[in-house]
Formats: sequence, C-alpha cells, structure tokens
Amino acid sequence: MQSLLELRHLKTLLAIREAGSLTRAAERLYLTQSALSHQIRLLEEHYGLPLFVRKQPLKLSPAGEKLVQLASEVLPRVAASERDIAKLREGEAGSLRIAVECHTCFDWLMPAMDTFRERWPEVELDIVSGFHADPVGLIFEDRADLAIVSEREDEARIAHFPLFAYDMVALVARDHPLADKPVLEATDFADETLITYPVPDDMLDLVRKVLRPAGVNPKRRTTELTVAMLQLVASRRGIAALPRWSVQHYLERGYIVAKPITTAGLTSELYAAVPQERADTAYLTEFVAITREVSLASLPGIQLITV
Amino acid sequence: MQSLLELRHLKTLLAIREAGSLTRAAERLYLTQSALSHQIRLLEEHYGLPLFVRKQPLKLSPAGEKLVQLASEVLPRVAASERDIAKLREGEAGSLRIAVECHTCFDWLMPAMDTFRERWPEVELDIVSGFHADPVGLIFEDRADLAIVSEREDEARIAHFPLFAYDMVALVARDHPLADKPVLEATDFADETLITYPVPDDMLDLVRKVLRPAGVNPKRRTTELTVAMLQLVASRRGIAALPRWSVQHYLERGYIVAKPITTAGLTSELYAAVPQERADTAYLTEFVAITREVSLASLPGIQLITV
DNA sequence: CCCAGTACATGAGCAATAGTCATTGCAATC
DNA sequence: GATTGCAATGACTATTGCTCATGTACTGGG
Repeated sequence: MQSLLELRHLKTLLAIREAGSLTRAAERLYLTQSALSHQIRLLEEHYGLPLFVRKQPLKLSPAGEKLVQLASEVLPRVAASERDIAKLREGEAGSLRIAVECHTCFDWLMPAMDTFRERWPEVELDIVSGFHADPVGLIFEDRADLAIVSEREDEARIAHFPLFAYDMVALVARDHPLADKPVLEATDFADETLITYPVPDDMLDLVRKVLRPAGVNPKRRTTELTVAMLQLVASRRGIAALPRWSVQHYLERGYIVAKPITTAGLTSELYAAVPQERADTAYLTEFVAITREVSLASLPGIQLITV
Repeated sequence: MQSLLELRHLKTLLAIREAGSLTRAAERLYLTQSALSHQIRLLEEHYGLPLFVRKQPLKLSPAGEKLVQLASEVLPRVAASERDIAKLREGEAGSLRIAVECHTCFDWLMPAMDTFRERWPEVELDIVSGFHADPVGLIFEDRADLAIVSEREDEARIAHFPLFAYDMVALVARDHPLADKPVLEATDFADETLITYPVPDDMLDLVRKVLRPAGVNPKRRTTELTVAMLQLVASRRGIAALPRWSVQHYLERGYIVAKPITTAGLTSELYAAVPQERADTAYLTEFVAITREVSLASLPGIQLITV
C-alpha cells in the first residue's frame, strides 16, 4: 500500500542496466550482489510483477523498463539540485587546475572535463601545461588544485581518491617473434628496444615494477606521441607497454598485438590527489565522480578500486 | 559524501510546506513530529545549511526552497510511474461507480473525480444516480464499486478506508434568539423547526447522535438543496445542521451564523467502503488517496482520521 | 553430456538507522 | 508572567538494509 520505492532503488536499477549484471552493478555501488538481489526481490514483491527476465544477460521486464526510465529522468534532476545546494554553500566559483603525469590520461580527461564544465560553468578549469615529474608538488606550490597520479603518496596534507585500475599490455609487431608467446616476462625485454614516453623511469610502471626488479635494462627510445610509438612498434623498431584501453582501437585493426606482462599481469592504478583541507569541496569530489563515470563507460577493461 | 537524500525526505519536505508546520505534516504522513524533526536535522547537517528559518510560521531557506522544488517535480513523476506499473499489473480499465449517501459530499467529490479521470482515463467513472438509503447494499448488488459512508459497517466482505472527520454546526438566522448562545444543546432544538435533507433519520447524525438520545423530536421540514435550506434558515423558518466546510462560504458573508452542537461538539466521519477482495486494487486506493488530498487542501477545518 | 565457471537467489544474523516516547526549550499571546 | 503551541533533543526501540555463507540455476567448453 505505502510506497516502498526510494532513490536508492532507482540508483540500483540504473546501475544494473548500465553494468548489465547484478554483480558488476554491486561493485559500482559499493554494495554486495546479495544486497541488490534483496532489493529487487522486495520491489518485485511490492509491485507483484517481475522487473527482470531471469536470463543471462539480465533483461528488463516492461515494469523494470518503466522504473529505469523513471530513474534516468529523476536521478540527474536530483543530482542537479544537490549540486545547486553545494553551490549555495560554497559559492559557484573556484578553480580546478589539473596536473597530469600520465600521457594517455588525456583520452578520458577531455570528455570528463567537458561534462564537468557543463555542471560547474563558473569554475575555472585548466590543465597545468607542460610536463611535470612531480604533480603533487604543484599542489603545494598552489599551481594545481588536483593531480592525477598513479601511486598514493604518504603525505598527510594530501587526500587521495581512487579512480580506477587497469592492465598494462606489451605491444609488439604482428610478425615479431615475441608475438607467439602467450605472456611476456621481464627477460623477454632484455634484447629489445623499449619505446616509452620521455619521463623518469619512476613513472614507468613497467620499468619500476618489472624490469628493474629483474635487473633487466633494455635499449631505450622515447617519443611524446602514442601514435608515433605504435608506428615504431608496428615497424619492428621496438616494443612498448601501454594501458590496454589506450590502444584497444589499434588492436582491433590488427596493426599490432598485445601481450600480458608477466603471468600475474601488470596492473596500474590512478588516483586523484587534492589538498586534504579541500577533500570535501563539492566540485572537486564531483570531478572525481565524473571521471570515474566517464572512464567506466568508455574505457574497456578497467576495474574499480575497492577502497 | 554519499548522498543521504531519499524520496522519504522529499515527501516530508513537501508535506511540511503544504501543512505549514512539522506537527501537521507529521499527521498527514502518519509519523510523529519528532520523526520529521530528526529527518530535517539530518539533512541540514548533511548539506551544512539550514533548510528552514526557525520562526512561526516555519519558512523555507533558499536550500529548502531548492529541495521542495525538486520534490514537487520528482514526486508526481514517481507517482505516475508507480501508477503505470499498477496498470501493467491490473490493466488500464475497470469501473468506478460511486454510491453517495451524503448530499454535501458533492462539494469535494467533483474535483476529486476530475483529478481521478486525468490519471485513470480508461476507468469508467460514474456516480450511481438517485438517492439510496443503503449505499453498501449497492456494492453487494454490483451496482457500485465504492460507497461513501459515514459509519463503518460490521461486515467482513467490505473494507473501509477512512477519509476525514469534520464538525457539524447548527445554523441559525443572525437575528434568531439562539444566535446569542455560545453552544446549542439538544433541548434548544425542541421548539424549532429542523430543516434536513429528505433522508431517513438514521443518516442524520444530529438526530441519531444528539436529538434522539435526548428524546427531543422537533418539527421537521425537508429540502434537497443546500441553498434552499440556508434560505429557509436565513428567513427564520427553521434551523439546520450541516458540516462546517459545506457552509463556510455563506458564513463568511454573514447570511447566517454557525453554532457548535453540544459542548463536546458533533463530529462526523466519512469512509470509503469497497468490496474486501478489491481492497488493494490500485485505482480504488488511489481514488481514496486523491479524495483525501483534495479535501485536505480545499475543505477548511477537517481532520484526518488516525486509523 | 558432464563439469567447471559464473551469476543470481536465499536465509540467518548483525549493524545501521528511522522512528517513538518523554521531556525540554522557545516564542508568542493573553 | 503564566499559558499555550510548536519545535528540538536525547534515550531507547523496532525496523530494515546489508553482509556473509551457502545454495541453485544457467552457459559454454571439452
């Protein structure tokens, strides 16, 4: 009789539709699969109708469709109001200068910034230009408000928000001898030319986590541009290591092939670092949220970091 | 960080705005004043802003305004979706034939029916024509789907939904001797002509609850029309008893004056009676909900019946 | 066809929290 | 300055939403 429906349910429904399964939706919502299962069972009992057709993959019933439709109209509206309230409290304006150490990050950074700009038009949005070895340092110098980094720094004045994790893959030419191996180990790199961005070794996960510990030190070559890097790989001038999502496009066209790095895999993570005292500034936390949404939706094969 | 806001809160906010106070909003929501107070305190802590200006009467702050605005957009949308789902389950169509024993009820019945028609256009809506002494009987004969009655009947096959309660007032001419008494008792009616609708005495609360128990049996006169009744009262041809809300309009113009009946007051109640097995048919329960909303908003001085 | 692998369902138990009750605090009004 | 009408507060309780552990159903590969 009384309505049972809450915004929580709408969030769940939408997450299930987007993720395509209870299990993955649960991850996004930081809940268990069981919690979601209970939630929808309760809704189904309440409405006396199924919300899903229980098949793999889970499909929405007409009633489920109605609720998801509702969710997709209502939730953005609610988010907008909560944003308005944050603006009342903190003011519309502010600055968001982003420091980036990761070359490939621009792939998702641009769309994320676009969405952000729509929602916080008064916030001055910038990427701190030029390359910087120590993006967190820029925060201390007050030249940046937020830094995209690949490791948490042990520094009390900085708060870290996890963005996502992803696998690095080694890239070799199709006709390269290593293309036949299922997995590349550190020693496989010894006699190759490793092509990287021109950054310190500490910022290259492959070197820091795999090659250096194994004492492997291959010949090196650098380039600023990802396409140039792939070009060199394709023409057998060397091999490279990049996030899988950054090269998915090229892999599908068969220019090059990707190989896992070590049997355990080489997983990297990304965090947003902000000054501790600004950790609950609404537009900063929202930038993080947008980043995760955009990335989750557009980058294949990335994982959430469970805090 | 995580959003705390739920539909529950939006319902509360809207109820407070409509009722003008926590206490009355709480009644409508079947909660305590305390519950609402806790709710809004939590919201205020969460947003770090006040939602109300703490004065009598309670006024919304800008942040509160935003949320109420949100509520007034979102909640009707949610209700519409839930209605759609009910239609999926039970079908769009059906019939709602309403039996009424109370003459004045048409005052609120018409606007309620209008709202209902918008939301359930496929349901065949009718008032069972002619006057009927036993509206519940019409349900058994399947000539009505819902009856408006003033007493619960002890009958297992019928479910009763409380609508609202209201005070009956005695109406006398301005220059009538009784106009000076603060309260009329049963004996005051003895030497007057009582003007009523032409219905059995059992359906006249004044007779059933006050006069008959006191053994008072005044002269009688009947008329079908409320205006005619008031005309007779104004010209000192008799006195009448009607719900206060049905004559508020005329009282304000000073044609007649209203007096409480007995010191304890004469309170009447209205219920919607439906067949037990249809007690959770969506369009029937919604008709009840609409009726209460419409009445609460438009009839002065009515009270909710706390089940 | 079986068996692993993956995903959803279910039930018991627990922890968070939304609500009530009883009281206090605060204003406005006579 | 009492009285009345509301809202706020705090302690306690009931509810319920979630997790954990397990069960069961569906899929795809050998």
